[in-house]
Amino acid sequence: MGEKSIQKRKFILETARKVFVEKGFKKVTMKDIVEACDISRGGLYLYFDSTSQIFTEVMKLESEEADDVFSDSIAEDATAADILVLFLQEQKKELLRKKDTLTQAVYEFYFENQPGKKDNILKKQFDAAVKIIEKLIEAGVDNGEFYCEDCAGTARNIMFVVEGLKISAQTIGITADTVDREIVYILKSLGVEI
Amino acid sequence: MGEKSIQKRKFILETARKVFVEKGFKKVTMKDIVEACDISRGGLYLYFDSTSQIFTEVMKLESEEADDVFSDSIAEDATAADILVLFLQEQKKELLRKKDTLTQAVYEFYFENQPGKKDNILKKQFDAAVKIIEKLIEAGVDNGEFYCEDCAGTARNIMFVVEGLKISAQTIGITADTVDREIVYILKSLGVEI
Amino acid sequence: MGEKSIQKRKFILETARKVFVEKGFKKVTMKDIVEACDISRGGLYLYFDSTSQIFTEVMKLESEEADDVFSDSIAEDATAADILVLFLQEQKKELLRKKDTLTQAVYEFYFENQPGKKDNILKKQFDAAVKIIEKLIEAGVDNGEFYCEDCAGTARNIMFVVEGLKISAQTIGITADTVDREIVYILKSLGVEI
Amino acid sequence: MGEKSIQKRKFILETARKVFVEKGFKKVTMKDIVEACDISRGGLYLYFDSTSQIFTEVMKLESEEADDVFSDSIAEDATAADILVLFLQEQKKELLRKKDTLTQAVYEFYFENQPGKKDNILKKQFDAAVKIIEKLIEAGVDNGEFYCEDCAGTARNIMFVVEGLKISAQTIGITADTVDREIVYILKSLGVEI
DNA sequence: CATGAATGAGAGTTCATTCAT
DNA sequence: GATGAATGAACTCTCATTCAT
Repeated sequence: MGEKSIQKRKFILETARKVFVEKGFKKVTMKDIVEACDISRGGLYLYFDSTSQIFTEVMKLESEEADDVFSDSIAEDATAADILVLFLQEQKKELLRKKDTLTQAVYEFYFENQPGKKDNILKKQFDAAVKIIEKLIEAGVDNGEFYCEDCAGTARNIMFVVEGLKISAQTIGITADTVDREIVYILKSLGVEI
Repeated sequence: MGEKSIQKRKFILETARKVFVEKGFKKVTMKDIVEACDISRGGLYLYFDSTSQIFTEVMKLESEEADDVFSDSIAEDATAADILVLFLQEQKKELLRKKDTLTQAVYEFYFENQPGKKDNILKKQFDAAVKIIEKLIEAGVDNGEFYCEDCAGTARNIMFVVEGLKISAQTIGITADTVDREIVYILKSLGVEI
Repeated sequence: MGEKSIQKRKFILETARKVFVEKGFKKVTMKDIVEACDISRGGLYLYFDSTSQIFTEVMKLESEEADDVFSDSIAEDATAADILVLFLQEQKKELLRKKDTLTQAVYEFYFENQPGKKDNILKKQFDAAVKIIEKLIEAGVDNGEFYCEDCAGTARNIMFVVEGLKISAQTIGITADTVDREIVYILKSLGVEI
Repeated sequence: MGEKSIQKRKFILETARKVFVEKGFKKVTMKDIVEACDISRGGLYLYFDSTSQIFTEVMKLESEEADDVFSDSIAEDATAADILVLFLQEQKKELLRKKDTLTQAVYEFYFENQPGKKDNILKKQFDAAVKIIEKLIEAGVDNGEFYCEDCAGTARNIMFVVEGLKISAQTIGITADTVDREIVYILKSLGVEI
């Protein structure tokens, strides 16, 4: 596969991403992607075999980029609390955008695709996030910002709240206020007064 | 609509429920339901117009019955903590069953159907659950079982954790242990030592 | 399936037969049959799942009818030689028609479908024909019409010649003369002078 | 066309042959051949326009080589009967191999390609074989090995039996025994006792 | 009320064939 | 000569939905 093909491959994934953002996962057909990319039916099949394959690749790209974005926005002299708040604000922004996210598509995808936990990207991301938050809290506890008996437990709990907020945003709908209240609740439980 | 019709309607809904449990929402076709009910294609259309309509009705039935079940299992002399634990255990049982629940179908349904928050059953259920838990916590605080500064906030937080666990069960998969740890975490935050 | 359905089923098979006669087996698509029958795409699928299934059923019908036709044309006072000649003439007629026969389609079908010899209709027909010819020859030997040392062997040999003529008609092309010469050759080998 | 081109042409034909042996004629696509040869799609079109053309050339090669093989295996002092048996054994070997032969592909090809009998290779081969067998029988008659009234007729008959066995091998399936019985039958009819 | 045959739009997929490089 | 990306037609199969009975 030449350089050009790689470009086109990437173009397809980026275009497909928009389609998934707009329609979720299940409703998207190969035809939808073909039309969005303005290529021929057969052309798409040269690169990908199914919407599942395309979606998996889109997710890979997504997670690579996501890491970068987050690391980039951490200031040099940020405190643990700063970083935690930044992380939660990031989540908030994403879940409130709602109609500009892959979230729904990701959920739909995993509803029907749960290949043994081994290559479940979502699980990896979740576990990785828990680990990062745990480290963060530990650091915060060390320098007296946070108070916390069970850092691992708290980290996990925070992530389940985040997940709860995310799915709620997609189903029952939530407001910025609701998210803020949860953020405050979390910080308070860490002994941070605002 | 005669008595017989009402019976048939109910029969269809109960049978359709099984189909939704098994296949989620989106994948279910009118044909699936027709076949599961062993009625004629046209026959189904006499009662319902679409899978969405059927699913909405199934959810209504579901929520009515759910309330009953929960109230029934509360002992006369139960303490607030008992009831809260009972509620959480109930949730745990449901989310671990996973392949015997409407959960996934419900999520899928709301992914594409969010009629103004007015008649969003899911939201009503969520809000109702928050209210109940709030009352429960208040009662517990009153009789010294719980310690809690912001009962409403805690109730909301608990429900978001529950939602987080539910969606995680459907996507990344979780174990009984994970749920137990969250339950313990919640109780601890209410000052209950186990 | 009601009476009407049975009629339609039969209608489809008869129409499909014409298509197979014209195009062989492999080249025929469900679409071809749909168009020949002037029914809808989905309509055909109500009755049959694939061209293979349709073809199998066409062959069944065919073999039922074939038996009848042959028995009908045997005169009361026919001699063994008469009947043998009649049989061979029947084959000749069929193989010379060529473009009005299922022969080619049958061959194509068996090229890719050889389910264990159990339900190989073609084999059954072949074996049955051998048996009949054997009986015929034995009868002829008994009444002095034929001379033959190994009736079973001769019967088998005749059928292989018939098969050879049939496939040759489809591939290299043969004339009436060629067939006649073979018929004479067969009769001579049975001691019949013409 | 340079030397290199000629080599490549030959390479394609030899590779394509394997594909035809494996899949017959109709099922083979240009894509199949491209992949088997591991050349580019466009590349194949530089040499050949269609599977039909390729197949025709494959058959030409085949028939040239076949002649050589047969002549080579005839011993210096072989009798007419020896040679005839050798020929029939050769046919037997080929038709029992079945899944290692072009037979099926050849039949399929002629089912849809019968360019005026002029350049029908199959017919030429058939006629040539008849001639050879005829000469052979005549030779055998001359030196007293065979008894035969109509050498040409017998030769033709033998070839039709061979054709019958070949097509039967592809459709109803036959055993080595069946072929042996036919060989014995043929020899007996020539007055050869075994 | 109930049936189930019938329709036709639309999704997935594969290939022969072309053409810019 | 050779490549392989690209196209678009053609085929299979499935359903929501209608309608005569």
